[in-house]
Amino acid sequence: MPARPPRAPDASDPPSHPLPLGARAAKKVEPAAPAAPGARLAANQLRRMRRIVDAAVDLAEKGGFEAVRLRDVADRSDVALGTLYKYFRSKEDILLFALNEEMDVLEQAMAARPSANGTALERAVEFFRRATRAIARRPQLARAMIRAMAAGDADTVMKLAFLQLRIARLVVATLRGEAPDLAKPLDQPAGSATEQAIAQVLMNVWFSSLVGWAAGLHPERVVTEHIRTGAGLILAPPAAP
Amino acid sequence: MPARPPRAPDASDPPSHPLPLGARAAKKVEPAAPAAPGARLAANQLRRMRRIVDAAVDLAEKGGFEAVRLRDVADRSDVALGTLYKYFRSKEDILLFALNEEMDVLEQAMAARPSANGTALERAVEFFRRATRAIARRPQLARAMIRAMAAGDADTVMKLAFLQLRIARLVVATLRGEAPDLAKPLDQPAGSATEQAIAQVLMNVWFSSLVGWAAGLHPERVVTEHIRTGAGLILAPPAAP
DNA sequence: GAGCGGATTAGAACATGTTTCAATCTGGTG
DNA sequence: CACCAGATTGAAACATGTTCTAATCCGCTC
Repeated sequence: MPARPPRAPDASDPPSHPLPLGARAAKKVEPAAPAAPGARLAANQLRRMRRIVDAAVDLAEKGGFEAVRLRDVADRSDVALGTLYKYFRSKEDILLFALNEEMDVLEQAMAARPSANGTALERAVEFFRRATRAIARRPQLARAMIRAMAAGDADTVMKLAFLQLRIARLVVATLRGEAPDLAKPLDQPAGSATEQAIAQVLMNVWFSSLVGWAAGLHPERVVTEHIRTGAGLILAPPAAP
Repeated sequence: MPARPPRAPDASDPPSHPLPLGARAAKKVEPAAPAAPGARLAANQLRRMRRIVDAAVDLAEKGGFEAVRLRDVADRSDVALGTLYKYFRSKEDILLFALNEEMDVLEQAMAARPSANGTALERAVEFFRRATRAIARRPQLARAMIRAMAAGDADTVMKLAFLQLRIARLVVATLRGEAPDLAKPLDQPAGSATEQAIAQVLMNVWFSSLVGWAAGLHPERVVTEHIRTGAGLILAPPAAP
């Protein structure tokens, strides 16, 4: 990644994206009040941003990380390269933004239809199986997103930390067979210490295995197997009859 | 990573590095027979390669992945850029080669002084604690290597698979309190299915947590804690008195 | 409608990974 | 020693992420 010597931060730097863009499929943004004063970005700016993200995702779906050439993204979204960099700090930033949007979808799905059947073990395995399925449906996109996680700059880090907390919340809820409380602040995690530890380990196993899958080391099925193995070791005491 | 459209493989492509280079600190390569016929590379070629790797590691120690500018590496190792690419396929390739050398060191240490004290749980935690310590001693280098793992091309993949198998061998040996059998081929892993599963899970937890550490999400101590948590959940049945 | 300030654009410029090429060097052979 | 094949060099060229700049546009206020 060619990078000049780091630059002093500037008031006009791209934001850290606290802003949701509305579902990707949504063709129209609700008109609402035309340019509310508190709104951080005007409606046409939101539309621009959405075009950028959509173009990047399209390209990533086809050819993975490398296929997302920012000049192409800019062309496809009818935006100048400079503008693109006004919205996003880097290529990775765009892909992580899209990943966050996927997370929104998953959270909504879990809140709407929490898994409540079977044992905690079964629920956990099923949760990760579904999540893996959703990811593996667009392998190139997933690879691109996973690769974007490896950037390692300070900005990426905070986004990953958030993602991790969001997933942990879902896993803990799944272990308990409850719906996740999406309103509760992330820095005040739910669940007992043990539940959090279990969630942590399962997430770690999942992430590692996903990385292996993304690299081509093993097929999707193995990811689920790893989770089953890990969850079995943790949640099914060997002395159980 | 700027990459032209993929090129057809060529007989003069860089090797997949089955060759060990001798310890990094070794200032001299044993003269031995001057240019043995079977040797894949002449002695001065080995020296060139070593200079390249050393230069890359030096730079990575100071400034991480981005500080390894290949023009600098070429300059410092008194080698033309083109020659560098004759030995290594990419920047990542150099760093992964260095990582493999680190693995050699770890393997030798474990073979020479296997941990045999305490319970399997204690041994496993201690193993990962030491490995984490060794890695965290040079944070920038570690970050660079971890980032190099994310490249995702087919070549990287096989190297990562090998690394994984080598670490798994050490973990299984540690669980058993034995010395690892470095002679045994990697595709014929030691240990029972359960032992392999445990090793797998612990490695996954370790890797994930290392990535988090490398990204700056948490300090070294937390890596060890994650391992302790995971190993505790797996190896210390909750019903134990 | 005129003017202003910020957003946008087109395009150049820069940094760095990667490739290519002609010239030169090197080590071994006759 | 003369010579050849392959390795190496030095330098240029290319691709793509990222930054910069001058000109233009847009939406708002007066």
